[in-house]
Amino acid sequence: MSELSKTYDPKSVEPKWYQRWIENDDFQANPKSSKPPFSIVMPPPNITGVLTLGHVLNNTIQDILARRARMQGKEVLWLPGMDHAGIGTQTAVEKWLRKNEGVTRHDLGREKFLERVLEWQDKHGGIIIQQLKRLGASCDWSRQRYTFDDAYIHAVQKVFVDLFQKGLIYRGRRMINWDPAAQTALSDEEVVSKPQKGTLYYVRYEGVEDRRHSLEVATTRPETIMADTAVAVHPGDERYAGLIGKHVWRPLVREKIPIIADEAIDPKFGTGVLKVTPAHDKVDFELGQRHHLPVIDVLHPDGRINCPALPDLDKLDRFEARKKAAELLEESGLLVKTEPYENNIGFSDRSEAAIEPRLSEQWFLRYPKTEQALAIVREHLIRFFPGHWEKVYGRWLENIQDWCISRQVWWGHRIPAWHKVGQASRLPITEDRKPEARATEIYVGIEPPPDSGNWTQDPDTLDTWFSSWLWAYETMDQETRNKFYPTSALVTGPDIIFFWVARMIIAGLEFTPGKSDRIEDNIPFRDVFFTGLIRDKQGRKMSKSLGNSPDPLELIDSYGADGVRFGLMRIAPSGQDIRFDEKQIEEGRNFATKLWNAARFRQMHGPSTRVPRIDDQTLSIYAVEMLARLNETIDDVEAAYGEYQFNVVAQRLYDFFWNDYCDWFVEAAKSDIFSGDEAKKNSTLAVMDVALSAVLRLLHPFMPHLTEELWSKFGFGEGSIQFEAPPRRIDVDPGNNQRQIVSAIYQMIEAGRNLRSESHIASNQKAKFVLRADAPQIRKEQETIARLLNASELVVDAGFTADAGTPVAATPAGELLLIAEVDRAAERERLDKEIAKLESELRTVKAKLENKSFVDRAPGAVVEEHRERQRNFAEQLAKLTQARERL
RNA sequence: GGGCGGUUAGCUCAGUGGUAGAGCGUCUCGUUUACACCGAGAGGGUCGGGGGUUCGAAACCCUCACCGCCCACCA
Repeated sequence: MSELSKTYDPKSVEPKWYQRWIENDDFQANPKSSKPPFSIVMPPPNITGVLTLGHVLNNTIQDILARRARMQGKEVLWLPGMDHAGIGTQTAVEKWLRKNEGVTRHDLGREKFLERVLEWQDKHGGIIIQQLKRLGASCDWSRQRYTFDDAYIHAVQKVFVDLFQKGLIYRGRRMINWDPAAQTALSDEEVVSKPQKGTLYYVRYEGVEDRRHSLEVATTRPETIMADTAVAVHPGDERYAGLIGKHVWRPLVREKIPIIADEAIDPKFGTGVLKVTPAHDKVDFELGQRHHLPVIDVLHPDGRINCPALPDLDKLDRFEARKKAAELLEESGLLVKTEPYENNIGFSDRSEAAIEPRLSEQWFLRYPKTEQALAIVREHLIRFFPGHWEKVYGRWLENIQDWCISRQVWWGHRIPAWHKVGQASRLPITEDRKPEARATEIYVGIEPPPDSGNWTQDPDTLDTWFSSWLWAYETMDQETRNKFYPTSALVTGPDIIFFWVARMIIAGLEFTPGKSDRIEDNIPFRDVFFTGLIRDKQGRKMSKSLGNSPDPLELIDSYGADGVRFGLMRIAPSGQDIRFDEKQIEEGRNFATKLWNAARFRQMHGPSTRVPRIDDQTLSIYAVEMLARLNETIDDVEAAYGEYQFNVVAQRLYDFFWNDYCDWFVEAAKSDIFSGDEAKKNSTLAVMDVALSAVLRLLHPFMPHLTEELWSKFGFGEGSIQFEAPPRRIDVDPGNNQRQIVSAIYQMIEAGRNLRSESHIASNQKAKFVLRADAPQIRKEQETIARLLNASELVVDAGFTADAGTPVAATPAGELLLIAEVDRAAERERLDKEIAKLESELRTVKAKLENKSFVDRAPGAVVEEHRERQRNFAEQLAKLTQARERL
């Protein structure tokens, strides 16, 4: 074994091992292997993405699962890749072009622009993959996939054609969510609603048939008045009963519009009169359909007003037009009043622009297999961790709407549909909306229609998620699928439960990529673990604009990848948001150093054994105790993995190693190591080897580089730690009696240290301690206890008489006295405090035992525990009181 | 409007029926031959409020408050 340097240096250790693992192809998955499979597909980060703490969290968890599975002897596939991210990438490249070259995509034209995107992608894209390697991610990089690989594009288009032929995809003119900034349609899931402070305008619409019967309408959108084609009231609203069927004059662009009645109107809102604007509101559109109202569109796709009849408003941005419209109404005396109003407005998830409901011809998917998708999660064929996400998933599927899958962006999978040139591809508004009505003019197929007529391809692209939903299997060839599909687990954020998780489940059920038709062979994954969201210390979301998002690479530079991984995992409660604090990462680094130094200590005292064994006969009681706690740790860790509680695993290992192993066992073991007794020393060193070997293996999934480094230095096992089996329980049985003795000794040591501190004896000053008890078990351990107390000597003497004023503490092993010059007044005060505390505890226990119900009803063991506690307290109290009296 | 989380020490969080915990921060002591990225000790909490169940509640039930998410076409 080569010598360990004084401090652990992640910068020299981590890259070295990562490179070696790659060179050895340690992460490569072999579909021909006879080992049981374990597989994960990485949620593909956007090609434009850079590593964030969210990625670190997510991928560390996947790496932990992958590495643990390798140790368990499984054939592991962790499949990495990237997402072309249609709107996101297009926006990023457009921004870049505008900034660097001052051109827009329209200046370049579609073809040129796409060339530029590809250029940009090769130059700036995929940084995140290199960054993931710094983290130690054990992905099979030879299988890296991209949603824009040729084969993948083909698969996406094939799925489109297939679903079209099944009648599940159709084209239709409907109200969709329009993003005026990105100028594309969006799915419902891509719209987030946020409360907005605005104004409610009360506008008068004058009566046509009778001037006196004018109506007041409350609206938040006066700029769309020109598109009103009716006003509506509730049929039961007595205020307006006589007016239904009559007409009012529409303001701004004056025209006669009918007063209609519809159940959808809430008489309690505003004045109970709704202006009906079928082109610019979803509810109004449906109302318009029911009442056969015309549709007038007064908005350009970019959100500017399109109304040449009203030059004051025409071409104005919709928000400016709103103010202007209010002014115009005011001038004409039709604005009755305004009041501040807050309502929910939909915003684009991507561009953050306010969404316009817009009537537009788009492609839609009627989701298949929704019932089945619901059932397999409800019946736990797919398990969610934490389980409460099942409800969120269920509610979405129960209220599922058709999916608008076409996008008017250029960067994306081109829709495999063809239009006959010369025929209008956009139909007039009044045309029947049923899809089959236009089946004749459109051809759907990956290749253009064979008749070589004037066909042009549909200009639209597909929603990015329409490609991601195939990720779980389109990334694998048939042989790989046979071995690794369905995947074992999916690790992702709950924010994409609808976007991705649910749709992948549906895709698996619909396209049955598995090796048989059985449902359990076709679901995309068995377990889904939802991570929390990382927030800053104040609980705010991490965001670029707030500047509160630390750069993970800087963290890795400062604390090492293993330190970052461990620190983050220790504070990541399952399923809850995580408050990030760099201090926690520092603790991870500190833990790595602690492990390093404990290993150094072991290494200083001689070579380790390849396969360490312990000798039952020579074990110290401290060793047995430590091994017993190691066994408990192994069990707890096993259980926590079963529930995906990574923070519990990390915390358990941290506690065991730092407290049980380092603070207690190693300190106690120094007696044996420095005793000069070779047999004792070797026995203790063997115990250390057993424990360290186990700890390294337990920690390896969390801290792969450091554990590999130490494993190789110690020479445990044949080769890499990566393929070593996790430790099993060690065969020791301390028995209750021995554990009690160790516990008594440890408590006695704590009491002694406390005495020393309270009596102001410096920690480096040797002091004499006396245990006033007849305790042969303790007498045997005198030397070790003295070491842990930093005592000049420890005397065990039941008949010891001390001077009045000698500091004394009651311990389970007996009275412990500190022999030193002391301040009697201070000692009196200390004893009074301790006595008061004991008395109060005794009172509590006594009261409980005097409660007949407790004694009768509580479990026997609990009652017995209380009795023993009472005896102990009483005994200790008597001794302390005696000592106090002597003072 | 509906649903789901959360509220425990100054901070970040464990703790699902039996003496309230950890780390960090604070204060005191310490460089005692693994580790100052360390060791030892101390202080610090009416477990968000109020009811209830129970011999016993931080935990189970009800209710309220506050914080955070998600869903929903009230203009």
